[in-house]
Amino acid sequence: MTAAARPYHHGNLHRALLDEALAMIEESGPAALSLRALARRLGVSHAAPTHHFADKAALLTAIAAEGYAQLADALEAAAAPAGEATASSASGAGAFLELGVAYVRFAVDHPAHFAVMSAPTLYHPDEPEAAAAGRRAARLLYAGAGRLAPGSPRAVGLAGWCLMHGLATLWLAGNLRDLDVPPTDIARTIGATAFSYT
Amino acid sequence: MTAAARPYHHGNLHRALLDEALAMIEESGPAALSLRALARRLGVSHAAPTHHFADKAALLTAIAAEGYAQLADALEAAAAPAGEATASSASGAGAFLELGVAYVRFAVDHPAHFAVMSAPTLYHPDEPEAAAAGRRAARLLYAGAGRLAPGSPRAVGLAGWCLMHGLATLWLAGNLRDLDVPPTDIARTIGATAFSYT
DNA sequence: TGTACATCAGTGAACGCGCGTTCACTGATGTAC
DNA sequence: TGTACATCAGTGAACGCGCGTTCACTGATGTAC
Repeated sequence: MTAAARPYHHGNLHRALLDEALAMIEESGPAALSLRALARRLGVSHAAPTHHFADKAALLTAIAAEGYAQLADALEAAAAPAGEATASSASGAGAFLELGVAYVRFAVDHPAHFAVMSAPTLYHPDEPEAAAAGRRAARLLYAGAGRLAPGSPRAVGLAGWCLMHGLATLWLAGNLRDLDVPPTDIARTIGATAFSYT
Repeated sequence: MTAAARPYHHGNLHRALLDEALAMIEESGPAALSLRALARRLGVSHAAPTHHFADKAALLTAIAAEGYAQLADALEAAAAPAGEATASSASGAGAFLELGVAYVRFAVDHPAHFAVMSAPTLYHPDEPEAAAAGRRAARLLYAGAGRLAPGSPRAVGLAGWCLMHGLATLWLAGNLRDLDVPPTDIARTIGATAFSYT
């Protein structure tokens, strides 16, 4: 328990930089992130991060790529739940609603990832890995819309995206705090309200 | 045309500060706004703005208040058009859709106001004037929802708000650029798609 | 098993910059008499 | 109509701070032989 001499090498600075950056973004948003403050919080010299990320945009790009991958995973899991046979949400409408709920849950549970993903001017959205993960998430969304409304998957997919993105954004900005209802419950309510053609 | 000696007093620095700040926010977002850069762009000493706004939060609060007032005006105009008798949108659904279209049009036409309004951590949302304007806008929105669905004005109002807020946010972030359709047209499409119970 | 050496990860000092804030000041305006 | 004076709006120098970037360096690791 005595303060052991801090080892020269950090061990896993790459991952630590990402995690601490996420914590800082959660506190003050992606625009306010400073690499020097990040290094300070990790107890590392301020020049150390450049060995892992060339600059702030590179770090945020890694976070965005990770976020899109996690979002796509979450949508995938919502679209094809493990106990599929027992699930009552086999209908197109029910499945599409679950996609929306998963989207909102991801945003609320990973606000820093979501904030970075929503600010494409701060990173490099065309970086291959980030772009591919984003496309995968979009594909899952529109596939769900296609199962609900085979005739107009694009309009329905876009409407669903806007609806849930708006909810997530308003919630995270604190605009819905006085509702005192968990955001995933709100997602079910407004999802059922808007897409009530059974 | 010869450079006249610049007068000591600016004339209307208060308004000029707001307008130039809006232009800068449109370029780089509210978080990146610097009072020194603002003064520089107006050709005024960097200490001059403090005579009009105590600090950055005060300036952004004024912008948010102005934005909410303009949004409320736009919603009011959409709810009660001048040539009411001739308008075909007398039905509750049509009128509610027009509210949504007005919301999106405001966001697209006043991106800087909208960006500030959406970032309540950067200003003082409880400042009386800003808060009152915000309440007026909310009242107009829920009144429109009540005319469409008297039984569930809150759920319908919230769903409409999320839908149009999501569209505006995604559009402004550049996520819908490849659609190549004016955002107000998208608003009509997804509004009709989501709220298709005639 | 042992040694030499290349490579990688992190240090700490230095740089120039833009920021917000403070302060004593000065020029312009408007009002009281 | 004219003067005195309070008030307001803007100046410019100074401060201390945190930032990103660069650089020569050093400690640790892993691999070739």
